[in-house]
Amino acid sequence: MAAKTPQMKKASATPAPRSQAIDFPRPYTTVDVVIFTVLDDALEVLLVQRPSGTMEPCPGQWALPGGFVNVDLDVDLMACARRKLLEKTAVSSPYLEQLGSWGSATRDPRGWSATHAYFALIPTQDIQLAKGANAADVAWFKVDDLLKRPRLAFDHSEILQTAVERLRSKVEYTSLPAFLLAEPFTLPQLQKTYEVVLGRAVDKSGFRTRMIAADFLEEVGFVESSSNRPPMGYRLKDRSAPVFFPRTFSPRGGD
Amino acid sequence: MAAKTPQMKKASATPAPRSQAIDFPRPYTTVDVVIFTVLDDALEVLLVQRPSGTMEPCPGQWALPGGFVNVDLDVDLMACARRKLLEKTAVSSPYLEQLGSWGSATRDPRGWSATHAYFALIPTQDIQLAKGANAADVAWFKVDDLLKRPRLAFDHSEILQTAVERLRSKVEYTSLPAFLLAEPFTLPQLQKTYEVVLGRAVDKSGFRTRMIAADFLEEVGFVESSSNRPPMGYRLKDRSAPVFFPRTFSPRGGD
DNA sequence: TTAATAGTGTCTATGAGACAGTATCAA
DNA sequence: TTGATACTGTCTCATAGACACTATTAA
Repeated sequence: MAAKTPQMKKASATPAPRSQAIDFPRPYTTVDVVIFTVLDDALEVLLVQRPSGTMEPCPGQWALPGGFVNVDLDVDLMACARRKLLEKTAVSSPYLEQLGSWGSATRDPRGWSATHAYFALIPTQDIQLAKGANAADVAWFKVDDLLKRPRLAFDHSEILQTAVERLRSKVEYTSLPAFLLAEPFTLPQLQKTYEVVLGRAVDKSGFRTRMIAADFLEEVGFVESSSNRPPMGYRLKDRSAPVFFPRTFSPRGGD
Repeated sequence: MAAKTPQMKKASATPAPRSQAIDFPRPYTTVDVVIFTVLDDALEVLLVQRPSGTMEPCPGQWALPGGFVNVDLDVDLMACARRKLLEKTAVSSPYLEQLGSWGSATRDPRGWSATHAYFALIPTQDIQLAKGANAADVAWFKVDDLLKRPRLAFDHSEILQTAVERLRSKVEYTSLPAFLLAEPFTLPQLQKTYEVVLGRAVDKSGFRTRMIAADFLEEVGFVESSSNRPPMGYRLKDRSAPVFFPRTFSPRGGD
């Protein structure tokens, strides 16, 4: 384990031996998680309220859940993101994807910092909010509202915007929305989820053809419903990764 | 970015003030750049050889150009990547895109470290290698060879593989290869570049139609050539960003 | 029978792939 | 005229979008 080296020590005027290059001042390293779900026919994101009355920056403001990498607890960045998620939602194995990183001298008033942002998709059913040790409050917010009036702490509004763009973009050609539903789900439910995320209607017949052709769903028996024809229930054949629908620029026969 | 309570503080009975949370051990923060070009009809990547005979890890191995974020020189991560690129190639404004980040307790023997990886596309013509202060040597390598026998320092083979996948994937539906050519370039040259990156032939007629329809090229006069019909020269209308070709899942009329 | 939702059939326009053809230069 | 490369026209077929149709349940 890395010993606690003097982090803010400046490089000496004469070039130090290379083995001491690691004595440069180090930026803070954090991980933030953009946690999405679909609730009440709207895309929502989980935020935590920063504490008031302490020495911490952005008191009282809403922010993405996250925090410093703990070199003792976290074996890698993904594990750190998973820990943050678990602390806030008690969801242990959601869809989790790296979004990007944001680092600069000014994004955190405490000094040069870099955050590794992840985004997660969790089914509404699994939600069970837990107030973290350092979070005054935890709540779901409608993404559309947040995009209209960006008021998050630090550069989190920018991170959120990037996450939404990435999600909306990938939804066009992947099976990602399936990770927003608890299994078993029906094709109409899945279609509704696509429509909520995309913000527009989708043709039913084409949607069904496309989903079946992508061959990532498994029939799991009819689901009872009230007063109509019962729909087929499905689950994912492989929950570890989404499926990509065909792109352009490919030769006729093969892929 | 909610800070946790001081995890590394030894057994203090009363919780320390939150403002001391930043005294946690910090991971190293580095930036690495995957620099691509097309040379001799092959996709190549720039590598630097790590010094031998010092206390640094991976002596003598080839690695991606990169290094520690310098909190005094670099205003943000992108600026740091730009600096690394400039130090090695003297190219100042290439196409530069964030690739992702890799961080873990074990990827660097010196301790917990996180690197922010970028990838750059530069025209062959602009190449002018410069030996950096910390690089015993700098050279271009064929990507296909490196993917077959991954022997790079740290986890750089993994980063390279991700970069190549990202590049090949985006080439299918963007104008990225245009950033690998010096202006003015011709459509046959551009097509060749697409074919080199994709590793397969592309139909001429369809290619031309697609490029013209994307409306990102500007005619700049015929280019002289030897003993045949002179081709039209083009340059990019906007060098700041690539163009995306149409995707699927979109309604008839609009976009 | 009706209401409601699940699911299917079918027509058509678009557009990409394949490939044959024409254009323009130098020798 | 020939060879070489630049560029264009055209046929065809797969498919996505649009929308009307049938299926299956409960009341």
